[in-house]
Amino acid sequence: MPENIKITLPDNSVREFASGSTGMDVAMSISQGLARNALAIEVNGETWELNRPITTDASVAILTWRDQKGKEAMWHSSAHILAEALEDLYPGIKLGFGPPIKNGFYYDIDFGDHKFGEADFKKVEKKFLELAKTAETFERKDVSKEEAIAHYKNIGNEYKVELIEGLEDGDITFYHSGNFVDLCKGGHIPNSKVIKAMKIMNTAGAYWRGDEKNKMLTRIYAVSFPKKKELDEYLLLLEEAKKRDHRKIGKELELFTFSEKVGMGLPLWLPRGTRLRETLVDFLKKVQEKEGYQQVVTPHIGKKELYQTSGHWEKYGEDSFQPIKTPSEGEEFLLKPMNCPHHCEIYASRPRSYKELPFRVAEFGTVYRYEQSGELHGLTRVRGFTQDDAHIFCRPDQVKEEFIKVIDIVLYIFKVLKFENYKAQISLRDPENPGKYFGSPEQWDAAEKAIEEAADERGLITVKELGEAAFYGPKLDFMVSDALGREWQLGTIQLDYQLPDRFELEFVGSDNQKHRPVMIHRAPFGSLERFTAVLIEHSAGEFPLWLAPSQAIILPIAEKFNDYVVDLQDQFRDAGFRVDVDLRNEKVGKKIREAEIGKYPYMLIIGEQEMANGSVSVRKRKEGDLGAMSNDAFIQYLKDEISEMLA
RNA sequence: GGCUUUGUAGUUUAAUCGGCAGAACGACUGACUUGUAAUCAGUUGGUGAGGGUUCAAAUCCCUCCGGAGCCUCCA
Repeated sequence: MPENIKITLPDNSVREFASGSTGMDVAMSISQGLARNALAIEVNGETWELNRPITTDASVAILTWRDQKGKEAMWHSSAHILAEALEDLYPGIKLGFGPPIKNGFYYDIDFGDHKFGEADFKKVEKKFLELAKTAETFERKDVSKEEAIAHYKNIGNEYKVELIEGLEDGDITFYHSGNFVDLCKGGHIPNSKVIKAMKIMNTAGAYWRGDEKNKMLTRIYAVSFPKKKELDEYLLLLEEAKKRDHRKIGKELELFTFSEKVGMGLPLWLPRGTRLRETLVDFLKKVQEKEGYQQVVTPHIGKKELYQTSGHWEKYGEDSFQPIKTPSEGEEFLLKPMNCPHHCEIYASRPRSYKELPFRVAEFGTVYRYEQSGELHGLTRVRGFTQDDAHIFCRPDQVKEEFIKVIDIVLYIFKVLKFENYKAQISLRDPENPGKYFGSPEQWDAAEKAIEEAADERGLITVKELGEAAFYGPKLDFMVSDALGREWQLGTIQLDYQLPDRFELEFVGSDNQKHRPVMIHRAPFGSLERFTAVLIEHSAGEFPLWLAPSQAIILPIAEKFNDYVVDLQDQFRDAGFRVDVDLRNEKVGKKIREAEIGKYPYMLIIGEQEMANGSVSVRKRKEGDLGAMSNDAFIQYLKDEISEMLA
């Protein structure tokens, strides 16, 4: 007599089922429609096939194409079919990993001597769809470790053997679909025929198990969909996203450029980009002044000994730009890869009293880091960049309060710029690799706890990532995605008990004894380069009025108004606005078109009338003609709009 | 750094099998003197660099220098 099991649904209602009931049974009991659309079932957080018997009480959720996990079930199954197609077309290949990802799936393959490239895509896609159409089901089968290893030794796949060796006996399952067998822990759709469209997106080299020392396999990235139309829509979406690429817009709007002669990863900020950047700098400086920061300036190089003291030389010396030498004395200097050691020496320049802490030193500090050539990426990953850096030296009892104040600055910036989808990440040490870090476990515990408390206090929803800490301390990082969904770390707040030690920093306490300060490293933008890149992708180059490199452009309708228009430009400049003029001998329609493409927030059309009454005909970006207003009224209009944005 | 892929004028791009590098926009010159998303005409300018194969190379091969995607890395 089978016992009944209690199944908890997502709305927290509980239903009883006979033990051994399946996901399909659960779906059917809810509705026919749901059963028809069901792809898989989530059982206690794991994705299961709909035909897998459930024998214990469980919390479940039926997964459809509308759930990310439902998509992943389909993509996971698609990875199997892709592998089957590949084995069919290229006998003798060896399979590695083949998981679903955020947007599709991939399979890592050792193709032996065959060079798998774009020429192969069509053939594989065709085979894939043929196989999918045959309505393959995914059958789960328990295998012993011994059997599993024997199977893969037999077909000569050392990768899977290696994977299985790391698994527990009794915990190993194979999935059969059609003529294909794969080591797999499951999470499949019931039937391959629901997959109606598949496209191979690209290939890439990927080290086996992500280790640089291992062999490089060919990773095939692909997506699949239940409808052909959805694939088309997805491809369209990707194309739209590519239009927001900061590298494209940066070129179009003449914000920045790179030069092969100057060197890769070394951005050159053009005049318009520089205006944007300096506006950001001024904005943050104002915020920081209010918060009690003091600006400093330090040189771009420092003696090698400085970095030996800080520990950076030991950690990164080999993989950084190598020291430059003085010609006569042979002294060695490093291009500064960070500003903290310089700021430590500013702190140490005279004795400090507890009364002057927190001491907050800020610098828009340009640093140079050797990044592997393959890592460089537009403005988001470069070899020379400017951090909106500051270091807060404070008493241990001030840490939490100071940390929270920095969080508030980051959140204010995100609010003003409408970065709503950021992720707050607490970056902790890697417990399996303690040798990577300086300092005692006790200090690390304290630091990690302080960050968690500060984040809690501000109600931040955080994710914790092990192994992402800096070598000197844990961090709170703010991640924002670019147009294509790649996450970039922008703001960072880091807690550090190590550098004050290494630089022997001190303050005199109220007890007249010497104490060691704590250091907070923080950069709300992260770097101006990366921040600008993400800002461009978020705004598609349509910067808010206060930030726009040029806030308005004046368009005379004929050359005879040019002199007047230049005077008018001066008037607006005197009022504090960045205003361009278009004095070309072109029709106003063309000037408007190009100003729209140039993403000017406002266009001011000037002709006989406007010159006569001291007015401007205002046209707003993307909205069109706003009608005429007096010059003064327009200035006030701009001021009002800006103060509303920064409120 | 690695794998794959890619490099045509300032920009976007065309060139069937290896067979005269062609256009648009821009820039320059001139005409027109303009009222809310492209006025007309002319001129200018190019195969990333170097080597090889070939009667002939943008096209095939090699080296180097860039770009893109991913892997690794990221103080």
